[in-house]
Formats: sequence, C-alpha cells, structure tokens
Amino acid sequence: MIMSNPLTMKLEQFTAFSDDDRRRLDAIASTRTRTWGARQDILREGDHVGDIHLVLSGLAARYKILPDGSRQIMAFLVPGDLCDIEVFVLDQMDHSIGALTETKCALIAADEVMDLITNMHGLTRALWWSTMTDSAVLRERIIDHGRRDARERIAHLFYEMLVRYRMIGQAIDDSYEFPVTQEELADATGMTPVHVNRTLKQLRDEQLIEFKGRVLTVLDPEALKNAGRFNAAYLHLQRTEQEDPLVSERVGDLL
Amino acid sequence: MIMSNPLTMKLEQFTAFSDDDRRRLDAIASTRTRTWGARQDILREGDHVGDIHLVLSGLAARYKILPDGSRQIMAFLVPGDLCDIEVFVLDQMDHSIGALTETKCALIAADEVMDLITNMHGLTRALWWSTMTDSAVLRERIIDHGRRDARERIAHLFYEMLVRYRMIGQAIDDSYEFPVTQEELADATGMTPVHVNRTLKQLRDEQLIEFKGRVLTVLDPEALKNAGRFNAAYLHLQRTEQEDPLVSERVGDLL
DNA sequence: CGACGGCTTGAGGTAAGTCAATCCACGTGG
DNA sequence: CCACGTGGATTGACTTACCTCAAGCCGTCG
Repeated sequence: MIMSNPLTMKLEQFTAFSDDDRRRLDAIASTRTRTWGARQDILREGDHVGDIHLVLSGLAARYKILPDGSRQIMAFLVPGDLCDIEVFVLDQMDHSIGALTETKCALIAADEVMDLITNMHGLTRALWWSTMTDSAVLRERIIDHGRRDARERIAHLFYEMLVRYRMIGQAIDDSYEFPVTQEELADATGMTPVHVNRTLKQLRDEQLIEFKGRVLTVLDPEALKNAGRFNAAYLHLQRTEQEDPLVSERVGDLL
Repeated sequence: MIMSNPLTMKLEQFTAFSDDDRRRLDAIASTRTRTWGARQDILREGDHVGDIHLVLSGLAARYKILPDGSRQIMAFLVPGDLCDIEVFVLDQMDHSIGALTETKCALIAADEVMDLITNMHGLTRALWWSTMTDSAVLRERIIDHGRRDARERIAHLFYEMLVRYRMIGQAIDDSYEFPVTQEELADATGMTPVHVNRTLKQLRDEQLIEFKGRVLTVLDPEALKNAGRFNAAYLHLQRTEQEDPLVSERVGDLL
C-alpha cells in the first residue's frame, strides 16, 4: 500500500477507496499548492468562492474576531482538513482561516467541485445549504459560550430565534412563541437555571424583552441585537437583499 | 403564492424553487407524520438509519447527557429543521433529539434520501462524511464550553487531537507536534492565557502530559481520556472495529 | 384545597478572569 | 561572545461572574 495524502487517510476511516479513487484524490492534492507563513490568513471573512483549500501540512485555525477584539478559535485544521467547501453553497465565508504555523494547502479548482454541485438535484443543493447553515449556527454557539457573558448569550439566542421564526413565518412582528423552561435555557446556554433567571430579569428590567406565557416579545430589537452583539452574516440569508421582496419582507429589517 | 410548509419557506431563503419542486417538498412533508409528546425523545443516541425526521410544528432540542448527568442542548429545532440527515452518512446518532413541547414531524422514507446518497459519486459521499464529522466536532466543542471545566476542556482537546493526528498518520506513539501558543489555546477553549497556563501546569504535575518544544506527549492516555471525559463516538470512526486492520492499528487503542 | 412544576430571590463560595511583574529561550547585531 | 530585544511562559495578588444551596412564591390542575 502506498502512503497517500492526509485527506485520503482521513476519509479512509470511513470508506474503502478503489485504487482509482485514491489516485484521483492524490492528483487533486498535488497539482497546485500554496504555502502561507505563520500568522497569515488563508481565507478571510467575506471571501467569495475561489479555489478550495485542503490543508496538506502545518496547522491552521478557523476563527472569528469579535467586535471587542477578542478572538474565538472554533476549530483547529490539521492536514487532511478542508477549509472552505461551504463557500460553494453559502456564497461567502462567515469566518476566517489563519495559519498558525507555516501551512501548505492544495488548491482545488472551483469548477472541479462545482461540477459536483451543479449536477446536483435542486433539492440536494438545498439540503447542503441546510446542513451548512446548521454548522454555522453551531459555530456561533461556540462563540456564545467562549466569548460572551450571560447577558450577551441570552440576548444573542433570543435575537437569533426571532430571525429563525421569522424565516418560517412564525413570528408576529417581534413576538414568537418560545416554549422553553428556564432550565432548558440553562442547558442550552451552559449556565445554571438560577443565573438564567437573573439574566432574564435584567433583560426585562432593561426593557429589552418581555417573556410571559411562553411568548417572547422583543421590545427593542435594535437594543437586543446590540446586547447580543448579533451579526446576521452567519445565517447566510442571501436572497433577502436582492431578488425576493417577499423573503426580504420577512426578515429584512432584522439584519 | 401558496403558503407552503416551513422547510420550503426556510430553504427559499436560499434558492428559488419551481412550483414543481415546491409541490414535491410539500408532498414529502405531508404523507406520513408522527407526533411526540413534550419531554419524549424523537431520536436517541445510538439510533441507526430509519426514517428521516423533519420538524413540522413544536419545538425540539438536539442534546447530549454527560456522564455526570448534566445536559447540554446544542441546538433548538424549529419547524423546517431536519433532525437527522447525518445518520445516513454517519451510521448512528451521536446525540439525542428530544421534544420540548408536543412536536409533529414528517417522516421521510429512508430510501427516498438514500437514492440521493447512493447515486453520489464515492468522493461526494466522502465529502459529506467529512462535513458531517466536522459538525460533530463542533458540537463537542459546545459541550466543552458549556459543561466542562478548564481541566476537562484541555484534556479533551489534547486527547481529540491525538486521535486526529493518529488518523492522518502524524502521531508517533502518544506524541504529536502541536505548535500552538498558550494564547491560541486560550482562544480555542474560551479561557484566558493565564488560566490555560495554570491548567497545563496542573496536567503536567499530574503526569498526564508533557508539552515542550511544540510537541505534546500523552504520558497516560487512559488517565487523560478520563480527565477529558472523552467518548470517541462523535468522531464516527466506523471502519476501525471491523473491516480494516490497518486503520484500526492507527487509532484502535484510543477508542 | 393541596401538590407540583417552574420561577424568584438571598447569602455565601469558587473557578476563572484581570493586572502586572518576572523569567526564560531565542535570535540578532555589535 | 556578550548585550539586547522580543515573544511567550510563569507566578502572585486581587476581583468578579457565575455557581451552590436553600427558602419562598405563584399559577395550574386534579
């Protein structure tokens, strides 16, 4: 057996490849490469589709810088990891990738992968989008826990849920039904029920929200958004701005 | 325009559907449904492929119970969210889904989706696997931040990295090169550099690890694994146990 | 009416954060 | 070969956000 590239090795944990598959993967991973020095960004938040990057050697990190300058690393990328398949489906990066040490990546031509995507059934693509945005929401939750305090976390969650309920047409103005107990909120935000309670009280006292009878009402959307340091980019609601006035109508004012 | 089901509404944020597509989605979402009462599990950790579940109404949560009994909710699922597409690719659930209120789901026959998957090119499937495990790792990081203390977090990270470096053949016995600064570790674990330092010292004092010259050596794998309350299930290294002795050789003893 | 689940509030404790000084390994230039 | 600068690691003293324990409250439902 030939010692192949790290991506192949990784994927083989899952599927057995034919020699042909393996040759193909190796070819992809070796034709074009590029190297970044330590502390350089391989991809930046906002970048659009270009080549796909596959880490071959070195160590990189998926991270985001928050408004206050703090950084949250959401994942370490080791050889065999793909940096940016999601850009295909999500249009633009919602976070950055930085090299921690000198890092070499294989560059996979956009259209090689594009073939896969465009040949997909419309529904399959939509499915991809769904998975990818789910991941993005997960990443945001990591930031919540790592770099936001109790008040910011709750505010962020409530604002996100407002957007999500609007998306599916289940928010009336700035209210939505959100039938969670404080204990469940605690389990979601990684705090204790007691502290959730105090934080809710604070948000209520500040006139940002009202939360009674399982219905959450956002009294001051702008203020809540700020309190949660919310930035809608990660939800990838691309069509809103342009094409579709109807969709835009649903969530547009929240972004 | 017909008011369609929540999945369609959600996906339309991203793609414009033809009337045909929309009809198809609606059909999928309405043929078979099932309702769960509040506090019932829709899916349990360990469940294998069955029907795919699409939330139609109610509120559910993606969660995991830790060994000490604490629960971490990783995501709220609202109408339009899919509970378990990943099972297709990952063989079994690595977490549970519970209904928080009475929740109705559409049941999508496994083979309807299976068609999509099996018709996929081997590489595309592998790509899916890659994305799905990435998500699983993200979820694990949420648990880290929400329900593990500093020592557990660092221990968990170091053990996970050992497994990942083994997977790509870049660990020598229980050592691997991990060229991160303490500040970067802090950004990844959501703590401060100072506290990372103290935690490292503790792990060193306990003879669990050695970390000098960018090389991390796990002195006592079993103990480190326990310290991080590590459970390999989320990495979905399915082939290891059975088929492939070579793959198993790489990571087998760690699981 | 009592019981129960969930919410609220207080008092006191602790893990982790902040600020700041010191140390150490290294690379570079005189 | 030593002086120096620099980035990172280490350690101490003090603060704080959040946790724990525990009691009381409130609405609803049998």
